[in-house]
Amino acid sequence: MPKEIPKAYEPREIEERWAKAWFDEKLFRAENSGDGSGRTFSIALPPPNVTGSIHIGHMLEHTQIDMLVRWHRMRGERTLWLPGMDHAGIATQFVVERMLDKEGIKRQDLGREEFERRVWKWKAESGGVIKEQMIRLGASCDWTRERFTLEPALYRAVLEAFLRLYREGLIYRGRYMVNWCPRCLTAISDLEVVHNERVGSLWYIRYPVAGTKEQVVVATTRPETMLGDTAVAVHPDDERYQRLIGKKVLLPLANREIPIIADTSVDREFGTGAVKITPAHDPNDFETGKRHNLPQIDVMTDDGHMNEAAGPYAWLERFIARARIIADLEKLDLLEKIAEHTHSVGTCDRCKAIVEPRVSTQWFMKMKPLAEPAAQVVINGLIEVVPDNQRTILLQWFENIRDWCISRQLWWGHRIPIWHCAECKEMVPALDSRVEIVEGHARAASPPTKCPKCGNAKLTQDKDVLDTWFSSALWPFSTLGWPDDTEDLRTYYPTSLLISGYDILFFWDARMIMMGLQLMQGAGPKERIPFRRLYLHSLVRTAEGAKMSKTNGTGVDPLGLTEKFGTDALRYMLASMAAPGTDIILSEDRILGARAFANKIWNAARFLFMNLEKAEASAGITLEELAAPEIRAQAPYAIPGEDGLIHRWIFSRLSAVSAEVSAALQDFRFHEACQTIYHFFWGDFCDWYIEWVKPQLSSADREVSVAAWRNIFAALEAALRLLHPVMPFLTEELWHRLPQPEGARSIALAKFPEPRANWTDPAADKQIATLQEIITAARNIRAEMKIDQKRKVPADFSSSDSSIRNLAEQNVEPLTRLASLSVLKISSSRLDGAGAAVRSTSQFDLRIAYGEAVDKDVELSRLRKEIDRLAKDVASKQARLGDETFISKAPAKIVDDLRTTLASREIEHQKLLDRLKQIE
RNA sequence: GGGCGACUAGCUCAGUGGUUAGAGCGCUCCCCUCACACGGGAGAGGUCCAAGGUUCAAGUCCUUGGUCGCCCA
Repeated sequence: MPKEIPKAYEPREIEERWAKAWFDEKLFRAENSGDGSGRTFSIALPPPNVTGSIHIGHMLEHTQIDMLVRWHRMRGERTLWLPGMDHAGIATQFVVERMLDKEGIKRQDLGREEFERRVWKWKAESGGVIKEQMIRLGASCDWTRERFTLEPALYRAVLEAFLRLYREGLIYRGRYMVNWCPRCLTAISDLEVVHNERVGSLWYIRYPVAGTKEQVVVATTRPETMLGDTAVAVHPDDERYQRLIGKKVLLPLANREIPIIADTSVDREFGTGAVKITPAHDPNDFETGKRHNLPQIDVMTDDGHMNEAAGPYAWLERFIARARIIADLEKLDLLEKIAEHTHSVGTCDRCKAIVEPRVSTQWFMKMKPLAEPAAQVVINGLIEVVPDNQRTILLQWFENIRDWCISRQLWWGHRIPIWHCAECKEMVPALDSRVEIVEGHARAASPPTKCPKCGNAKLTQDKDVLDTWFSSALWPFSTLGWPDDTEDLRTYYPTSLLISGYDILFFWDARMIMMGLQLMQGAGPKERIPFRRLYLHSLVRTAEGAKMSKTNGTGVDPLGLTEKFGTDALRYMLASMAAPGTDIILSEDRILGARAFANKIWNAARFLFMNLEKAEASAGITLEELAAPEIRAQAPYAIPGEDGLIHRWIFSRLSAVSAEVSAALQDFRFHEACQTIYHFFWGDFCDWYIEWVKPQLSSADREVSVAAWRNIFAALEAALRLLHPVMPFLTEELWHRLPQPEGARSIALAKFPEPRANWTDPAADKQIATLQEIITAARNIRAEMKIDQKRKVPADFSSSDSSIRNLAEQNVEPLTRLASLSVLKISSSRLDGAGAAVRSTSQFDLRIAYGEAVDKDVELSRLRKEIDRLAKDVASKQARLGDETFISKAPAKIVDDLRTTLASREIEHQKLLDRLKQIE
C-alpha cells in the first residue's frame, strides 16, 4: 500500500475499477464439465424485467445469491450463475405506451409492427441499464451466457413447450370467464389481480315480478351489470321465495323478462337472499348460468364502456353508466335502499385499473395434471423449500389450483403459434418449433400452409401473445439450450438452487416446477425438477414498514445508496438483516454501521501496511518475506522465547469461525454469517489480536517480529477470504496488495477458509478468555474509580490456582499494557481490600490501590446489586440440584455443568460478601 | 371465510427445551493514546403480549385470548 492511503475507506473508485475488471476478464465464466464430473453449483437469476432499473429488493436478492455463488465458487465447485432478463409483456408495453402518450400517439396509430420496433428500441436502452447496474453491484454472473426471453433460442423453447402442451391437450382455447383489464385491454391471470378491501355500496333494486304486483329485491355491488342479467336466483329451500321459483321478473331499464331460478349456490344470508345472475360478468354467475343454460349477455366494450347491448346506456363509461342507472332506478322508484358495504375489489396488478370479470375467448392451460406431480416433489423433499412455512403455502396453492389464462391481447411477447382457417375456423398449429429471424427478431418459421380439415390456404395466425410467465416458467432449462440436449443442460440441470422473493412464489417458482416436470427429459422427477432447493427471501420495506413500490415513489435506488455508503457496506447491511422469514425495514443507521465496518477493515489493513513500511526501513523486512503464499501456508509461526499463545488463539478462532460461517451459509442464515464475521474481525482480530501483538511487530528481535508479522498477514489474508462473499470489492482490493501466486487473478477464485484440525486449540481459547477477563476487570475498576486514562496504576493479582498464576505471570506484558497498569504483582495470598478497589471472579482477584480512596457509596451499591443477583442465582441452582426428579431425569451433562457453575457462583458470592463486610 | 406470520432492551431485530436471554444503532461516563472519532475503553437498560398447560427444565413446545401484518378465497 502506498503512503497516501486514505484514512477513511473510499469505495467508489475501487468498486468501479474491480466491477469493470471482473466483467472484462469474464472472470465468472463457467466451464462445462463435458463428462459431468466434479461438483457443480448452478443458479438461474430470477430475471429482472426490462422496464425499469434495479431496486433495493433486487439488490437484497442479488446480494444473497452472490454470497452463495461466491462461496460455492471459492469451495472449488463448478459454479454458474446465469443472468438475463424477461420481456415483461404487459409492464413493458405499458411503459412504452405511456411514452407514446406524451407524443400524443396511440399504439394503434403505429400499427403492430412499428409498435414492436419501438419497444425493441426501448428494451435496448433499459435492458442495458440493468446489466450495467448488476455489474456495478458486483453480481458475479456469467455474462457470456446472458439470455433474454424474446431472443430466438428462447422463443424456440416457448414454441416447443406450447406445441407439446397443445398436442397433449393441456392447452385449450375457449370462451370462459377471465379477468379483463379495460386499461391494458387484455385478459390477465388470477394472480395478476390484486384484491383490496374497499368500502363501497350495496344497492337494493326492485325487480317487478311479471304479471303480478309483487317485487323481488336483489342486492348488487355492480348495478351497471344488471343490463346483462339473464335470471334472478334464490336458494331452493328459502321459504321466502319458494312460491316465485319458475316465475319471471321484468328486468328494469332493459325491459326484458328473465326467469327466477333456484340454485343451491345462493347465499341466503347475503342481501335479500335473492341475487341477480349475470353470466357474462361474474365468475359465480358464469357457473350458475352454465348449470341452468342461461344466455350470456356481454354489456361492455373492451375499454370499459357499455356496449350496444346496454341500450340507452351504450357507450357510457362503466362508472358513469352506473351512476346514471342508479338515478334512473330512483326515478322509477325501483331502488329500495343503499347500504354501506365493505367488499373486495380486484385491480390490475400493473396499472391499478379496476378489473372487469368478463366472458372472453382465451387460451388456457390445464393446471391440475401439472400441479399434482409438482406437489409430489415438494412433499417428498426432492425440492427443499426454505423457510418451511412457505412450503405449506406452496402446497396449498397446488391443491387449490385453477386453470391458467395464458393468452394476452398485447403486441409485445411470444405470439401464439396457432393459425385459424378462414373457412372452417379450424385451429392449426405451427408445424414445428423452429424460428426464423426477421428484421433481427425471431418468429415462428414453420406456419401451416393449408387447413388440414378443409384444405383452405387462407390461414391467419392467432393475434394473441403468451403471458410472460409462460416463458419465465421455462427459464431454468430454456436458458441452458433446451429443447436441444446441450452440454450446458447436462452439466447444470437441475439447477442447485432458486432464490426468489416470496411474492413471486406462485407466479414463477411454482410454475417452473410444473413446467420442468412436464417438459424435461430424464428418468424421473429427480432429474426433471428445475432446482433442488428453493429459498424464499424477505422483502425490503420502507422505514414506515410499507412495501416499496415504484408507482408510489417509495422505491429506493440502490445505486444512490451505493454512491453514498459503498456497495460492500450496502451488501453487508442487507445480508446482516436477511434472517429467513422476516421482512427487512431499511434504515440508514444500519447502513452507517456497515460502512463503519468496511472502514474498520480498511484501517486494520492500512495499519499493517504502514507499519510494515517502517519495518522495511529499519530492519529490512519485506512484504514478500512475510506474506508470500507459501509463507502464509505454514502459519501459525512460533514466537521465539514465548509460547505464542495469542497467535495460536487467533488461528483457533479462524478455524472455528470458518466452520460457523459455512454452516450459516449452507442454511441461508446470512445474518448469522455476517454477525460471526463481524465479531471475529472487529472483536477478535482488531480489538484483541492486533492490540496484543503490536509490540512484537516492532520488536528489535528480528526473529520475533518476522514470526509475528507472518502470523498476522496469514490471519488477515484468511479473514479477507472469509469476508469476500459479502464484501467482494474491499476484499479484492486488499487481497491484491498482498503477494499472490503467479497468475492469481482474483480472491474470488481463491479457496474459502475451512476449519483446520491443527489450528483448533481449546486450551488457547480458554487461556485467552481468562486473560481477557483480567484485563476487562482492571479496566472496569479504572473506569469506576475515574482514573485518568493516561495514568498507569499498580495492581495486585491473586489466584489460588497455580496454572492461573502462571498464565498471568507469562502474560504480564500484555496484561499491564492493555489495562494500563504500572505493575502487576502476582501472589496466592488473599488480598486486603481496604481502601482499594477489587474485582473477583471464581478464578482470581484483582486489586487496584494507588493511594486514593474508592468512592464508598458507589462501591457499596455496586456490590449490593451484584450480591443480590448472585444470591438469587445460587439459590435457584441449589434448589434445582436439590430436586431429585431433576437429578434423575435430566441428562448427566446438564447436572454436572450445573454443579460446576454453582460451585464457582458460590465462590464469587462469598468473595463479594467478604468484601462487603470489609467496606462497611 | 381459510391459511401464514409477528409480538424479546428506547429503536430495528437475532435467539437450535438446558449456565447469568444476545447484536447493531441509540443512551450514560471517560479518552482527539502515533490504523481507524466511520475510532478506543467502561457501563446502564429486558416480569421475552396475556392466561392456562406439557416437562426435571419453557423466550423456545401445546391450547386459548389480545394486538398488528401478510397471503389465498
